[in-house]
Amino acid sequence: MRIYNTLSKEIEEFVPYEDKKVRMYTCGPTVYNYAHIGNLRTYIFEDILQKGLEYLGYEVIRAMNITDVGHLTGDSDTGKDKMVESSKKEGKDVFELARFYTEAFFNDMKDLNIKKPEIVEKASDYIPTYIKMIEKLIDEDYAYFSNGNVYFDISKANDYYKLSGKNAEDLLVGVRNSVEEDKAKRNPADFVLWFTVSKFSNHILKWNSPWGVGYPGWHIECSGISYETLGEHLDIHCGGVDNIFPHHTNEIAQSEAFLGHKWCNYWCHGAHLNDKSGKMSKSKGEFLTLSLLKEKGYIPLDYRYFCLNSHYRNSLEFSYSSLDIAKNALAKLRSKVLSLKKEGEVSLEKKELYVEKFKDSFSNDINTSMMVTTLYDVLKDNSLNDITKFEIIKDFDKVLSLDLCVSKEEELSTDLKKEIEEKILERKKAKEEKDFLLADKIRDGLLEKGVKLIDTREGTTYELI
RNA sequence: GGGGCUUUAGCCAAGUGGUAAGGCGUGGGUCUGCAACACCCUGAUCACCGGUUCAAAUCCGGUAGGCCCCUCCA
Repeated sequence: MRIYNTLSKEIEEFVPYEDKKVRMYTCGPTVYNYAHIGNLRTYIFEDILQKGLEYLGYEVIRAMNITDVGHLTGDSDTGKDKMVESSKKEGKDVFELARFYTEAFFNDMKDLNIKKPEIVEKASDYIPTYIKMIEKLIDEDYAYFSNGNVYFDISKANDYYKLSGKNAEDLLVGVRNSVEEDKAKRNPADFVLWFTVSKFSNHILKWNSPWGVGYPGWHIECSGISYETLGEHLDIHCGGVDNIFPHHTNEIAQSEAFLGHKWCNYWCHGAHLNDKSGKMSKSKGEFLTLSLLKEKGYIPLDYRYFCLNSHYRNSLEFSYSSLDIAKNALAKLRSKVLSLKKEGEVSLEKKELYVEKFKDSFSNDINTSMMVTTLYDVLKDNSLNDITKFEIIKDFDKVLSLDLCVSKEEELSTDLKKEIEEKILERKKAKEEKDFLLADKIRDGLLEKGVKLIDTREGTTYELI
């Protein structure tokens, strides 16, 4: 397995700390609104990564945080806590709001066939952990208390800029001028571990701490949750590219300072989904959610397929016409797979050949596009019988998770099945009597109910749409 | 100002030095009462200019376009 590591900027051979066991941490959502489909692209990538590793024989434990506290908002650094702001607007209790959007998030995950991480933890449940970590960081002089807040001193960190490839001078020149300078900091780039004083008055979510009543800084939650749930050594940490700096940079600094040794070996970042004008965001343009796509007649897996056709490290431009292509292709693919006849013997030898190719594609920095192509190769291979093809594809679908082998027809009630079959017989008779008007009427009638008839040489079958 | 990514057929997109995967669409054909489905056939000198090499979409340099990050962001 080879994968691109942001830390080294190279594709590296993946070797976990513990043979065949992978500890993976993926930054989760801030639950103050629905996730947009750009957010979801990253989770799809992480899902493929997890399942692919499992397909290769690794045992993967994946942890994810739910950020229900502490994020700051506003383009000009003058906003309020997003959760609080959003709850005021919607007149809900903060935690109720978090619960609501957390549920919405996991519904999206489920719709997209994304496996729920083994460990899911709320940021607000780990306050004692953050406090414990911060105390140690202060004790060891990595952090300092100043003017009411606790800051991390980046000059004490070992190679602070190694993940982001930046350097202090460049950052200083170009920082956004809208960011207010915090006089309490030793270095301009120091970041806050614990707030008791901030620009944000009326902050509802506060906890007691040795430094006074306040709330944790933005970055400590992932370090804390990862440490408590996965231990001192992490194999893979994922997120969107925008997290490289400062979020992941700061996580590395504080975690390694706290642990006293190297923490995570592989940092993997998913590129963004863009629209025509560039980056997609919650605050700009059409707010594209999965439910919106559903309303427009797409199924969530259309979007998953759309994502799988590109590479996770390349930005992908979203458009409805591209999604239409994906939708069409997936429907065709599924109906091809479902029409395979499940009779005879599976040729294990030939299966192994394609499984190897599939694994190679995954192992080559998660080349999902090639994985899908391998699937088409299987379908086209005339030397394979149907059952072998079906079994191979079923196997691939453990990773791709496109429900390729799930027949909607099988879920139909027997009554409905009988009804459809009767209609088909009726239509057959009509056709034989050259009563095409009646035949078409039956066909259209069924179509309105979502049943599409398919005439083949062997007779008429149907498909649910 | 600094850092990084990207440019392959109508569209999406793979390609990890040896003469361009795949998907969708288009056009033509087979099948069909018609239609849909299915099946067969159908397309590119890889932004541009130089260089390295027996050989470059692939490596190096430059030009042009697009995008992202630089303390809200997946």
